[in-house]
Amino acid sequence: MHKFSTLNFIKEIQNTVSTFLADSYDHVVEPDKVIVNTTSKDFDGDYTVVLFPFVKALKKSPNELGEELGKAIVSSSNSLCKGFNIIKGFLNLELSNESWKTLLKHVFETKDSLGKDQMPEQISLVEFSSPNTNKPLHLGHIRNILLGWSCSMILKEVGQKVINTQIVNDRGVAICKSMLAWEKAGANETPENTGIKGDHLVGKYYVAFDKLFNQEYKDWQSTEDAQNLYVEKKKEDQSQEGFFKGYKNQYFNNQSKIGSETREMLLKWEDQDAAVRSLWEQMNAWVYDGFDKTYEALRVSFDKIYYESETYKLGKSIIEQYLQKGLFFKKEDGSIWVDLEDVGLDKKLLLRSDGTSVYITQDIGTAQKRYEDFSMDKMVYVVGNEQDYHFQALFETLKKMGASYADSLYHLSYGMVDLPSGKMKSREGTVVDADDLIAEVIAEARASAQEFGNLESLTEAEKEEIFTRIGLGALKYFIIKVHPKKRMTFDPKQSVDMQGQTGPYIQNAFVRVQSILRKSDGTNGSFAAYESVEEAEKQLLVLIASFPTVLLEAAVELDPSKVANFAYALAKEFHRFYHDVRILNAPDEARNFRITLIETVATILERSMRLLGIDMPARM
RNA sequence: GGCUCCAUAGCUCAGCUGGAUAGAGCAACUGCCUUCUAAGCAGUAGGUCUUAGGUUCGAAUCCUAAUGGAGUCACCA
Repeated sequence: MHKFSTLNFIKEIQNTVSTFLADSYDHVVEPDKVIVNTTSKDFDGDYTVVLFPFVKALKKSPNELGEELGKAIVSSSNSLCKGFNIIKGFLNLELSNESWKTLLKHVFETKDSLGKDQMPEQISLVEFSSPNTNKPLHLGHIRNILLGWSCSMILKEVGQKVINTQIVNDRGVAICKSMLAWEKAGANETPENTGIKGDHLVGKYYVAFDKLFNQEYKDWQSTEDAQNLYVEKKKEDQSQEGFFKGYKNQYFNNQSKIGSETREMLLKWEDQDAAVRSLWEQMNAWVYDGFDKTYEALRVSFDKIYYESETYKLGKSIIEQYLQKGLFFKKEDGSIWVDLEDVGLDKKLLLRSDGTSVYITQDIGTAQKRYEDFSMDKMVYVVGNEQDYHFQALFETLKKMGASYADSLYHLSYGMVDLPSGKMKSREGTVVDADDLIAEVIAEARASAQEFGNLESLTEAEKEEIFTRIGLGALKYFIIKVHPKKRMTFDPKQSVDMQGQTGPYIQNAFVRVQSILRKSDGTNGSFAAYESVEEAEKQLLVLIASFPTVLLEAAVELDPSKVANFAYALAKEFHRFYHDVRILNAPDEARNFRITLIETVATILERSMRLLGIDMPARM
């Protein structure tokens, strides 16, 4: 017979059931196929075994089988399980007072390490943020950054060696647009002489370029050439507006004056033209300075940054190399392609006819470079779901190339962020700027904290730190609680909300514990004689015991929202407990039990939130 | 049009490796601060889990189809 040897009750119950069925009925069920849930609150008990799957196979009544299983579990549990009841095919098990005390002792002693190192120590690269250098970071980047950071933290927690990385798209048409507009209309503006943050200044010229081009395009539309083209090429009933909207790219590439100036600049850049390179370096430096400030404000950091300007050539040479091997093919115009039709995709362009590189070109180079640098076991790309197809094509191309790391690549595809008014559109100025947003949530936290007035005794710097933690806590939690794959609506009003299922609500649970601990004078003795563990205390222990499982699931699925929802559930249970149960002035045994319990709760909450990139304040 | 993803309360989201009467928060309404921080707690109200079939002892969960929405199918990223 199987005997309970750990405090992982679910696992022990599963093992006991599996062993019992094998011994008594010669019926083989894998332990992890035995369904054990926490008992629903409408019934008596703590854990529940679902009997239906066995009832059918063994042709026994649920009550009969439940009776046998219940007895087997009680007798093999080393007094941890004291009784059971059977209702409609569910076997509800009731744990003994002793088991809760043993469990508390165990989770308290291991509270700092509970759930850690459950995965093999492998090297994972997590790529996130990966901005273009032509404009500042916005709300979309924030979701990306928070997801990437949190996945990185979670993987580290379960024992992986993680390297935070990004690929900065620092070259190409986009940055040339900003550069060109700055040359034309910049009046030598710099971050220093304007006081504008570097990335915002460059973004300003990106917008300026767009205006210049739109003006040029609009002027051209009324020329005879344009009108003739419209009449000649329009689809049936197509309005002039609709036609010219669709023609925009073609105009930019083939007719636009400012468009050809942009391409000229790009070619000069590739030819190492000194003036272009120097302007490029200067404007990128402004941008990086701005990005660094945003990352700092968000409290995230990177271990290794790759730049497209440094990897695109490697990509080109790899493609040339595999072209020679006959894996890729060249069209008459000189462009190079890979045929992915055998894996259900299309033909994909790898290199333009003029020899310049596209997105996938440098991606191939970057992947190779990363493998040379880190020999990673796993590579996670945090990139929005509008690029699903691109990553399929990239991964399939690398597989065709026989890259040894091709199977370890994973695209963490997340949904777009919408505003209540709909999609964010840069053209309509509805993009939510990252820096503005961060400042706003902190200001909101400051305003509420001042209303509460609990921080009077602190210095200004201490207060500011707390406002920042609360504001960022609200923002980050709001975004990360949603499953990554789902498209989400970002309501600015709700994001600064601090009541209910929010970051500050969870922080507040932690703060309440700290407040009690400060008043407890550190006195905390034995609770060996505590005889009546309360329902709320059991619930907290059940949740704490489930933390390792939640953590592992979050790591395997790369889903931080699991941790976020767990933290909320634990905080909610704590708030209820705090309200219902006296702690400091309870009888000694109860007081000791409860202080030990809430200290464990606080640690697990703090660890959970840290995995989401959220810091706990000691007061609020 | 092909392919991919999504659809749960008025709103924002959990639950989805099938299990008991589908859960939270926000918004609305009602209570609870001389007692460890009320950024809290308790309660009322709110649902044909988009629809139609199917598999199953059992379906929000799995399968098929339809509907609605999004993305993608660039010598953009």
